[in-house]
Amino acid sequence: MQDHEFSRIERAPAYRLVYNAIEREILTGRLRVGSPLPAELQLAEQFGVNRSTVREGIRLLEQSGLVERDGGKRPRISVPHYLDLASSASRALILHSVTFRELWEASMVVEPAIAESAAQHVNEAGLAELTINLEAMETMVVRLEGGGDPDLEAFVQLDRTFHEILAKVAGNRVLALAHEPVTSLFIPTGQIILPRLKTYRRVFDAHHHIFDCLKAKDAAKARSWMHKHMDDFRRAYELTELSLDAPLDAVSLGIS
Amino acid sequence: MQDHEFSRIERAPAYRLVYNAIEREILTGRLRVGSPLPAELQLAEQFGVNRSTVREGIRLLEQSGLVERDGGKRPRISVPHYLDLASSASRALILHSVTFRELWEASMVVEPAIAESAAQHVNEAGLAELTINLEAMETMVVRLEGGGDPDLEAFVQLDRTFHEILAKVAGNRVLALAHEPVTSLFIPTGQIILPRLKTYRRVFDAHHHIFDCLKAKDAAKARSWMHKHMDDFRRAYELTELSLDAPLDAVSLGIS
DNA sequence: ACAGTCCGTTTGTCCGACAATTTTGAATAG
DNA sequence: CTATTCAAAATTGTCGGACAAACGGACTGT
Repeated sequence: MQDHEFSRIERAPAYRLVYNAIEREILTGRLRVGSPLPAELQLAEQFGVNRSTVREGIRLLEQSGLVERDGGKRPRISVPHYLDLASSASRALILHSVTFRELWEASMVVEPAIAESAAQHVNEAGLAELTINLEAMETMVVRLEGGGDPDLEAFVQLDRTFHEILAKVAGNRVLALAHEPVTSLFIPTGQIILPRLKTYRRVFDAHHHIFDCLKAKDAAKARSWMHKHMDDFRRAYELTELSLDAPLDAVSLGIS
Repeated sequence: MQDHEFSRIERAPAYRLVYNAIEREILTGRLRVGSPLPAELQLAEQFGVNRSTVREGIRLLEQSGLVERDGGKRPRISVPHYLDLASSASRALILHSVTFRELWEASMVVEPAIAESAAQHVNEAGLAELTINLEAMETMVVRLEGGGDPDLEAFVQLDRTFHEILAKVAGNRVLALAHEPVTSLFIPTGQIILPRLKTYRRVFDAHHHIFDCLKAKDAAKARSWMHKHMDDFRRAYELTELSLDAPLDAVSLGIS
């Protein structure tokens, strides 16, 4: 019989208050990025808490990327890198049993947009990076077609790198963020597909077509080739008779 | 003249080793999600370090979402929520001076896809949620057109909620992840646009059209209305004479 | 200008302690 | 036997102090 709803009482531990306070100082610019954090004892004195408590607060800052420690030196204030956070999010997606279908749908949306933007913004340096990547992959494909032993992990790594270079070239950090789960989760499904269907050259060809579009600055064509390339993943996955809606297994992706 | 490359020497502090060890136990399933973390003293004994050191390691786990504390109770092992990590990433984007153009380009890609998927998967409960949201917004628009005092924050919040409901209804967690910066950064630019151009009803109308498409399960139309809706943001932003390529300012977005 | 040395500061780690709260387990009532 | 109650044990959050190792900076001698 309660006739009044009390707002939930929150008794945050002191170390979290320390975290909040310092986070605020950083976000509002009173503590400048790049400068060293004040000494622990000084902070303890200012906050009126013990040094151990301050240290626990600093650990929170450290894990959230707002503070970087470099050896035994004074920790420095830094800006968290969004791609690090994105890869944590990808790991979380795996733990939440994300499905192949979800990843595929997202890749069909994000990657073509990245290819399009990359075609518009690509420069010599980007093309050079892509060339190196393509040559490495071609070497590997030729070796495999000669009956070589497949090094799946290395192949998938080259595949990922190709798409990462594209995302970098596209020059859109929000799209790069959206694209992170695609490289770290979707493309590694190749580890399941490739050995069963031997589609190595098909992947290489797709990359090469996209590369040509970039060189020709043909954004529309780049988009459409990438679209086809992503859809190939689904078709191949279906041929393996795995369910699109079954949760992906971290182990079989070689993600630990 | 160095003929041998030494691998970089890494001297991680003990608390980080503790973090790594426990993280591993969780990811490999030896520590089950939902169960309480072993007592600090027990961990300290097992790892052969002091309890303070263990505690610092636990703070790292806490911030990365692998451990959840609930009051003074035993911290429990949990799965990090990807949306929390995404909102950290959004904050990082702001600190990295992300531009309106980047957010807009991403929104033009992600939001129409979400609308399309939402139209395919929407159910009664989702429509009900959207109805409540729309009614609240209509009330506010009518009040504003009657000369009422604009509560920008509340309006933007309703706008965000509409898009968040859509993302939830779409049922794709990877797209939801990609869409997070759109709600937490892009839509709040309305705080800049709305008071200058008074486009309240225009926003409401767009939402209503999208809602109708969902009710009719017309995915293609939902996509196209959302596309138009997002592009409206750019057109409005350009009319304010702000540069699309200038970094967004956290303060003016009401993000602290 | 440069290398080496000394010294105060700071971080990383350990030890011990205690209040507040939670968990456990045993005693008790129904 | 089950449910409740209650005291004891365990656990977390915080404090205080201590010390080795590494760092930073000033000083010195060349």
